[in-house]
Amino acid sequence: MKTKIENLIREALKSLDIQAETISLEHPSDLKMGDYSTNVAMAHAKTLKMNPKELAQKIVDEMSKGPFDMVDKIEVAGPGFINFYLSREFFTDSVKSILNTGEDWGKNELYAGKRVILDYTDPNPFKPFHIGHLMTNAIGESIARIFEFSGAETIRSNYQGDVGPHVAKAIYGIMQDGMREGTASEVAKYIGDCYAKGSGAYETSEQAKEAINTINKKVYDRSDEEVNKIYDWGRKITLEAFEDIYKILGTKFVHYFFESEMAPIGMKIVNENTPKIFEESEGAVVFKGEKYDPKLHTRVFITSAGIPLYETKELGLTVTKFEKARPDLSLVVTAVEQGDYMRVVAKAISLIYPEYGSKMKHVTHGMMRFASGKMSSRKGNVITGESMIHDSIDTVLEKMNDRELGDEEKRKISEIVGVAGIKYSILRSSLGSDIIYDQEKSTSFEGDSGPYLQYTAVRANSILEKARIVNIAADYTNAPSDVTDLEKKLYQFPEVVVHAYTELEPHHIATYLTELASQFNSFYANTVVLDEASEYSSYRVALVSAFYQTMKNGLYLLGIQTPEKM
RNA sequence: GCACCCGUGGUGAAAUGGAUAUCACGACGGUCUUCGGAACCGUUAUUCCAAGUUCGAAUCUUGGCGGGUGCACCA
Repeated sequence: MKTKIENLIREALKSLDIQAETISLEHPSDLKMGDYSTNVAMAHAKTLKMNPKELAQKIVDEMSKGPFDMVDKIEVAGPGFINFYLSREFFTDSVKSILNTGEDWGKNELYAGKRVILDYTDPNPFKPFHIGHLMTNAIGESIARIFEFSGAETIRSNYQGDVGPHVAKAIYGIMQDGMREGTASEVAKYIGDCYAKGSGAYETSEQAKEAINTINKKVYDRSDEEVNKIYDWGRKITLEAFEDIYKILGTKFVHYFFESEMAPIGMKIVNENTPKIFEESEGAVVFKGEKYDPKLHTRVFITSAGIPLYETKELGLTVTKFEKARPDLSLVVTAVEQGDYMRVVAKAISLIYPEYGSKMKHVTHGMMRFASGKMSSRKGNVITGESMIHDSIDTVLEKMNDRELGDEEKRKISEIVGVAGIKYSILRSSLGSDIIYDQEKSTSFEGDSGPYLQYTAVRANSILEKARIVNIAADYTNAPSDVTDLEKKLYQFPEVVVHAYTELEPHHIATYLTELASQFNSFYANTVVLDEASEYSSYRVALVSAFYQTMKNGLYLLGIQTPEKM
């Protein structure tokens, strides 16, 4: 429809002898001002030395000459906008096409035939899954799904630090208190505590520091049986605990990369390109970014002791990803604090591999903070990503107490709803800004929350179920002449997906869904859908069904499941 | 000090250079419980400062102010 109107405008301009490169066509913020609006008259009024309103009227007159369907009226408004009001036929048609495309409703072909590898989450074995990982995961998963909706083949990958000082600190802690049994989650939590303990000892005791450094070396060369035993055990069980979390969150990774594997690959590349790209300085091997771009800086790749740093491993990782997946785009999602250093690494990579340079993209996001005075979890501990998920689920479970559902059903639903609360809180904001997480609000379920969207979908689903029972089938042949605001919102979904895709900003979808839900709830409050006396019941069932499908697809793009009941 | 990100009602957010800046929470007032009230309707209040570009600026440019993050052997 959009291109149709654009062509209409273009032809009118042509016959008026006006040159227009691009035509801006948008949805007015207020539904009363039409469904589409263009500013071409204002944009060209000056060069033509005409009053914008008069020019707009001329364009409208020109367009009114030819026949066009699906448009009820075209009007000049405000300072010279031209507003298009679409016809009932158009909206009925869009409901029809939503029902026909189903799960594919909202998809586009902008990245069809191409492959993208997305790297996100990146937690470290032996350390807790913290809230930053949760945030990166929610964003990465949503972006992956947005790419899927744009036709891309997506490959999800996860990069994890299984060697380095943090591992040695955890092992040191475990050596004090011993290995323990329990579920993966329980043991991972214990190992996290051991890490904190080792980390503290490293700062306060020279003796401990030395012991940890020794363990660090032993982890690399696997020369000590006790260390090996603890390492293998701890690595395995913490990774298992992560898998449990991914399952709850709804992410499935195809590739897992580990720092231990990337280090030698990166080392080789750095050595091969020294002194051409890297150079020695104070005993270390560095890359002087400022030589190529004043906004970059110098970074150490290999320490004076010969140990590869994160930069080198990242280099190995990037090259490995390109060789393994042959992607058209390699996207990495992390918090902003990695921004500057990634730019330096990316520069080094593009000097060595010019063909990769244009195919790398780094998406950064802000930090998660807490509403004041709520820094600890329900049980009074430091909040980890995992405890946040479980707190949220527990809160939902309590709220579902009076529902007439089985215990197992309640448990499943509260998991879906609890996760939705967190994900929505993260994805409603634009990526650049920090987010304030407030558990009360994210599970309060009233307006502007994930559970609110789910609840709205559930209400719609409930009508659809009743419709089946009373035997009113969806049908769009007989629609009431008045077009509801809900319908005016529904057809815009694919455009919202495109917008989110072009900007790589999931919040556009979150914002749209909240507006859509609000329109549906108003419709719900004002209209009896299953009214056997009304000739429009069948159409309204179709409309509810179209809404349900749109909400479901939209929530999917945010990585949120739609429960059938709640 | 330099670089990057950010600054919108009391609070949290939205707004491809467009119309009266939108949504939610809160507060206040209402619907009275029909297909799920975890809902709906109404009232309330906002673009950090200054200059510039433009027919038109929350948005672009410059200069301030405020916050976050990063800048040599952590990841």
